Amino acid sequence: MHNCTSHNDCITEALVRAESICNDRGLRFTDLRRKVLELVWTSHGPIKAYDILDKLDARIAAIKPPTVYRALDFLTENGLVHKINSLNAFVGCSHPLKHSECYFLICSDCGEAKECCSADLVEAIAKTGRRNEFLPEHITLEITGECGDCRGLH
Amino acid sequence: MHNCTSHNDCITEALVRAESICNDRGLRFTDLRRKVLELVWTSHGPIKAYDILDKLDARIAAIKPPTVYRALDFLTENGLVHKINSLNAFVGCSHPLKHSECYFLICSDCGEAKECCSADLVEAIAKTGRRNEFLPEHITLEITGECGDCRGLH
DNA sequence: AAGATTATGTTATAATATAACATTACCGGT
DNA sequence: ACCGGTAATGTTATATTATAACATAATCTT
Ligand SMILES: [Zn+2]
Ligand SMILES: [Zn+2]
Ligand SMILES: [Zn+2]
Ligand SMILES: [Zn+2]
Repeated sequence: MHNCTSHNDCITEALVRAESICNDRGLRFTDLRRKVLELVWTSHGPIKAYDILDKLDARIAAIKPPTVYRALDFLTENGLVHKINSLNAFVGCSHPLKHSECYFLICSDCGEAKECCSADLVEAIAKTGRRNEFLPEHITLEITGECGDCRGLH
Repeated sequence: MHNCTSHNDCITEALVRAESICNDRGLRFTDLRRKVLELVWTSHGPIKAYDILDKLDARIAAIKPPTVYRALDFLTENGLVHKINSLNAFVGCSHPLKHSECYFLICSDCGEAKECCSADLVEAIAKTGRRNEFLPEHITLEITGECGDCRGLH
């Protein structure tokens, strides 16, 4: 489903990156936030808040929903995690720095949610905004369908 | 918030259109489905499932959630209603026939959800799909921000 | 150290959605 | 009109997702 060469490295890198971003911005990358982000990346695909809760519970015990949601809010607000509304799930942002707007290609077969950016899309959306005198603040673009792997293209 | 000249006409037209579409396709436009669609259009903006439930309750009594959700499923599957995932709300489709894909400009101020279509956007999304060997089936595009009216442009 | 601020813990509950099974309405063929 | 199949709705219960409200603890500022 995901084709990173070493998934452990992939998680570690995400955590290091997140820590450095938080430091740069004067944000507190607490233990809890780190653990939640780690779980999001460990899943390496959309993960649900209550699944994070269960996994945290196994490690810490007696974690309650608000704790998880608050950590997810923090991570989402700071661009380290995205919420996928059509799945009620969360996924780590693969490029939290050069981050204009992110889109997702979500395979209904294997569940992969591939994050992508496209200048064309950004421009088309901006144009739609201008044409409608609308000032965009946040964009949710989730494209479900079937990925190449699942259609046997390789 | 909405600028139709006569909101009653607007509702009536939507219902007539829906009935005719259902007839053409051999679908049953039952009383319940009609009432739910009517409530969706009466709100003329995103409305929540449980608000529909409350309003139906006042008219029929003892309506339960599955009843509403089933009607909404029917309407959504047949393109008469769209679900706006980022709001957990439903809105009537303004052009259920010439219906390729619909996008929403959602004003965080006044709550209006303006449906729009854009060839550029469709093409940009198709291109993103091709580039990623991804076969799109359903697109969720919800742009939140501020509409012209709320920014005092008129 | 005192006071302000931010983060987390805790309890309870709100809001959204579906599973599973019973009943009713509708449709087509006889 | 009757039968039998299918589709729609009713009903009960429960699952899933998310937040309000208030208490405590950790951290930062002065
Ligand atoms: Zn991203
Ligand atoms: Zn796939
Ligand atoms: Zn539409
Ligand atoms: Zn507005």
